[in-house]
Amino acid sequence: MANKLTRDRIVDKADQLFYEQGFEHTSFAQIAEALGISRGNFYYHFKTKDEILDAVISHRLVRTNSMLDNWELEGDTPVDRIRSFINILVMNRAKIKRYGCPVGTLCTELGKLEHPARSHAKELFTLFRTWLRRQFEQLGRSDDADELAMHLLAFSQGVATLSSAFQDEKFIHSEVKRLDDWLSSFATSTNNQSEVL
Amino acid sequence: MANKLTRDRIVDKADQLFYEQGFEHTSFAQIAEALGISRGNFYYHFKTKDEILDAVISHRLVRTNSMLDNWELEGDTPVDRIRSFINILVMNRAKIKRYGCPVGTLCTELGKLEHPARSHAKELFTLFRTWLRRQFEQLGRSDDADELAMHLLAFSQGVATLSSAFQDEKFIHSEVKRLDDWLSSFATSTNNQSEVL
DNA sequence: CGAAAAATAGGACGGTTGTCCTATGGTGTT
DNA sequence: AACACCATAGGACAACCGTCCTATTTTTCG
Repeated sequence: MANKLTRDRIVDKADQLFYEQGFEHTSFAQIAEALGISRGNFYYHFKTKDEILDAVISHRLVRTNSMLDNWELEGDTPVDRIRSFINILVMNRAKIKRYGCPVGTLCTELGKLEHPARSHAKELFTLFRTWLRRQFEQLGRSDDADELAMHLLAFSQGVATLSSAFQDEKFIHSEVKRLDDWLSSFATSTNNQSEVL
Repeated sequence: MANKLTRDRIVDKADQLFYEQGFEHTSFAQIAEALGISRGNFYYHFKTKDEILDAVISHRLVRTNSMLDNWELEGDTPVDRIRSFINILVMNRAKIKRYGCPVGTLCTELGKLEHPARSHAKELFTLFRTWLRRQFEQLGRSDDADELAMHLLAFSQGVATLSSAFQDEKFIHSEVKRLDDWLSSFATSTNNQSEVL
């Protein structure tokens, strides 16, 4: 079992290339060449391209899950934790500007391909959705927690898409600031201030 | 020149298939077959795939431009006109749920492919952006008209992405309602109410 | 009508794709 | 040392891709 390394390296590189170039536009040969391994070796670890995709998505799910768990341990208040989520946009702004959101663009592509792994990829969104909903619930917004979660998720997607289309990082900053202000209204007032866009 | 028809039919079908399946995943043969013409005939009208893409984008630009012009003639107030824009989401909800936003998904795909037509496709966004900005300026919001335009554009993108990922039309409706409420605040108060998300 | 031009058909090409097969190198166990 | 097994290499495969070429049909127009 000494070769767990190669398999992991394949998943990592595929993850990266699927993000940067898209799933369909990334070929077996390309991943193999980028890793310096042969396609034959590649086939030993993954029989089909869909298998790699599944592995990549599963890997992302695990990684995302642990990230969210950490935020839940670190953040003192729900508002702090939600701010961690928003901060993804700032932290990854360079990549988002070039390739958009990893989750959104993958789901969109798989949707157009009518790919079976589509629903698997959707779970990535569900992970964020559920986590955000829990934070809003802890803010005493049980009634519309899911709506707020989806709203925040949607807005993040839009910011990613547009900053990528316009090749604009500053737009990320200005919209994140807007979000931060919006979030602050949850911290001060315990229950109202919900009419905002 | 009697054959303008075939060329137009090619552009129409390519437009549709690029939207539904993505640019890369749509092949020459597929378009030809869908139209019942031969690939040879196809080649007579378009030498390369990129030529078709350019024609499709140009066609979309013309169509979008005239749509916006009409809205400017029909809508009584800037708020009415902006509402027309938001209504795209509702009108096209079935397709958006399945394939996402035509503009956003195309820009995202071309970006990942580093395709030269990327900036051409971006003009579609610019068209909406400029038009929306003008509406907000007419609302007396010259200072942040562009910011508001981008904000609205981003949010529409997010709604399209998520409704597609979750296969959820109801989400479109609820978020459009939210937007409508937000817009109403511009109609009543002439200048304030800008802190909203 | 007849010639020129436009439009269409259908196949050939080199390249790439995902997939699969077989052979070889390495590593550990008895 | 002998063997089994994991890992890797490298090539073969049919299918499809975008592109290109050459005939044939259809239309246009003097």
